[in-house]
This record gives sequence, C-alpha cells and structure tokens, in this order.
Amino acid sequence: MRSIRPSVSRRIPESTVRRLSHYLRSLEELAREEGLTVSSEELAKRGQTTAAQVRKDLSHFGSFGKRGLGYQVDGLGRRLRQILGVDRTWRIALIGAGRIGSALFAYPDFQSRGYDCVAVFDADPEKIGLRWGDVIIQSSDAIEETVRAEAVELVILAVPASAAQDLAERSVAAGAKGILNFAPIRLRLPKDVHVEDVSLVMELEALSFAITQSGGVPE
Amino acid sequence: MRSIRPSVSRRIPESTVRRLSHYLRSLEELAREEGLTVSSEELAKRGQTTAAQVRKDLSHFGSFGKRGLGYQVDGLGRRLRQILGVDRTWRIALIGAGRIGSALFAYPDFQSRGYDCVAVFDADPEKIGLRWGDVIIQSSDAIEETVRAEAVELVILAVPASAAQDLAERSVAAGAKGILNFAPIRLRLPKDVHVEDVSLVMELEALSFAITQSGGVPE
DNA sequence: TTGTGTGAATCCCTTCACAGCG
DNA sequence: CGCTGTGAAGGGATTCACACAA
Repeated sequence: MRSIRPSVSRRIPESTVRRLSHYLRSLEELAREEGLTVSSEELAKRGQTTAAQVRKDLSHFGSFGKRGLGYQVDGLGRRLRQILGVDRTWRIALIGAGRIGSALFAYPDFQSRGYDCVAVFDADPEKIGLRWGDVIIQSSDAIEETVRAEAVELVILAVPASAAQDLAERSVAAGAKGILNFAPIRLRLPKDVHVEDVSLVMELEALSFAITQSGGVPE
Repeated sequence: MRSIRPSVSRRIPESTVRRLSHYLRSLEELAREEGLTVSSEELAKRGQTTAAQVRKDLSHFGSFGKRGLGYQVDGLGRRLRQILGVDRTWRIALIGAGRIGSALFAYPDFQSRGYDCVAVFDADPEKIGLRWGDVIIQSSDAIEETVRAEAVELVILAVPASAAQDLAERSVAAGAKGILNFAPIRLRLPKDVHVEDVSLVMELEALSFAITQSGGVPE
C-alpha cells in the first residue's frame, strides 16, 4: 500500500508552514464552537492572510475542499495534522533545566499536543537526580546513551551559548533529528538536521527596529 | 540639526532585520577577539548567508565599508546599533509573572542589552506585592496607570491566551508601542503597534513538518 | 589586487482572475 | 450561484556580475 501521508516534492517555504499551523489552530477553535465547514475566506480572516493564500497553501498538498461549499472542519483538521506531522506522538528531550527549561517543561501545550518529554538533562550536580513529573534529571554526560535508548527525535536546547554546540552535536550523533534552540548562537549541524531558533534578543531587536523606523523616535 | 539616525524610506523586510541582528552579534564576537575589519565574506559565513546579501542588506542604510578593505568592526557595530534602535535604553514592562514571565525576567541579556524592566504585572493576588529585583509585582488593574507613568514603550506579554487581547489593548491605550507576545493568539491591534509573536507550538510544528517531509517517516 | 556598492537578472512567493465543480 | 483549485501575472527578495575605490 502506498503512503497515506500527504508528502510533496515541491519545497514548502517556512512562511507557508507557519500559516498551516495557524489554520490548524483556527480549525480547532471552530471545532469547539460549531460549524461543519469553513471557507477559505473565513480561515483567511482568522489567520490574518488572504483567501487566495489559504487556497494556494492547501493546494500544495491536495484538494481538500468542496467547490461551492468550503472545507470540512474536522476533515481538514485531520489532513493538516498529517501534513504537519502532528498526528502522532513525538519523543522529545529537554537539555537544560534552568529557568527557561523549567518553564518549557511545565508548558501545558507540550503534552497535550503530542510532545512527550522522556528525558531532562542538566550539567548542574545540584539538579541531577531531581524528579520532574515522570522523569529524573540526568547528567548531560548521559545524553548519547539516553537519547539513543529512548529514541528521542526532537531536542529542546535551553542552555548557555557556550555549551550549545557541543550538546547539539552529541544529541544529533545519538539520533536526534530536530532541535529547538534557545541558545543565542547559530548551530553548525549536518543539513539533514532541522533547527529552529528562538532568540528573544532578536525578537526584541526587531521590535526596537520597527518602532525606531516608524518615526516614533526623533532626532 | 538633522537626524543622525539612519532611517530609510524603503520598507525593510523582516528577514533583513533578522540578519542585521546576526551581523551585530558577529561583530560583538569579533570585537571581543581581535580584528579591526571584517569582510562581507566573513560576516556572511558567521551569519549563514552570502556576501552579496550582507552588502545588499547594509547598502539599504548607507555605505559603511571601504573598498578593498572591508568594514571596521566597531564602526559598523555602532551603525547597526543605531539602525536597530538598540543604542539606547528601552523601558519595558512584563505582564504575567508565571513560569515564562519569571524566566524572561531573569534572562541576563535583557538588562545588559538595554531593556530595562520597570514594571511587572500579574492577576494572581498571591503574587501581587512580591518583590522581583527592583520592582514589585502589581495587579493587572494598574497597567494603564503604571505604563503611562513609567513611560513604558515595550511590553512582554506572557499570559494565557484568554487574557492576552484585553491586556494588550490596555497597554497600547496607555502608550506601549510594541508587544512581544507569548500568548498563542493573533492580537488585533492598531497597525502602528508592532507585535512579535513567539509561539512555541508553532516552532515545534515547523520541526515536526520538516522532519516528516524529509522522509524520516515512511509508510 | 582586494572587496565594496549596485544595477540587472533571476528566483520565488503572493495575488489575481477565472474555469470548473457541486 | 458559491467557492474551490490553479495557471498566469505581479512584486519582492536574493543572487549575479562588474564598475570602481582604496
């Protein structure tokens, strides 16, 4: 039997993926309320984009709508979850049990959205051995072994910049395929490893720039 | 006297701003090490882009380099700080003193990069009155008054989605010009207010998508 | 000779407009 | 008639290539 997963030859830009996430979020809201179908118009309004954009985005993956009617809310939701790869559970590990790490660990949407944190690592001897929920914090030395043994696919890196590259490389060597990186450096990794950077400083600088440019700050 | 700030008529895309941040980061590293000049080549390598892109990005704001030589590290750094608007102190407020809020508050780069947190708000009566560093957590009811009185320009919103829109509107009404939004909703605000969204779920979904699409998941 | 600054060419994303299906 | 799906057009960002300055 052929693959049932909508996969695609054309390279899909990051911006499209972001919008797909938005559409999924909108569909989840709609499902909670009522409405069996949505139009691209309605999805566009909620996603802060245009109807044509919605249709084009979806068309990369197939024809999910009915002409004259719109899209079925639950049907499209299921397809989007398949497309985004969130119709399954992902095994993730958290590296860094500091402030950001602990905030992330407690983030309610992780578990509920199928991201199952199966390991936590930290370099601080004071933290090693502590129990967080179902997992016990391990030494960073155990990364290779545990990532491999637990079949961790995604790693959340919440450590200082100085440690990030090394820990990332070791995670990847042990089988991790994606990294959500909070450290303020650009990781150098094989190109088949996917990295998403979250840089608070950069976000703030983008705000500073926008406000400065828009003439709020004279002289 | 005319403005000394490099401001520009052409609309600068978000992606360019991101790269400018990267260049600044690279320049700071270079300044710590040695090297009085850098080439666009070198900046490109560190910023994960191309030399032509570096030159094009900078050319939007002026001619900062010397032909045959490159860019002066400290000089370009100063210009970039001006361009990004980080050659000054920004008064910010943190709304939401939960896990994410407290992690952000303690984030060392905030203070060191000129973001001065002058107020913290929370809705939880247990938290109101607590002292964090130099500030005392206030009730969310005080947002209008304090944002105005303290001349807060930037707000970091780290509250549940259900409260975000209201608190954002009130901050803006009191004078805030930019919002760094951690709540998983699209805020609807006047278009002269700048919003940057940080959505952990979306970042994870982007990773899931990339891994799924790159054929890691057969069948 | 080296490396910037920049028009021109290219590529890619978004928008348009409409054919076609329900 | 309503709304999707999609080729074509349009617009913006990136890349190319080279004149030119040090």
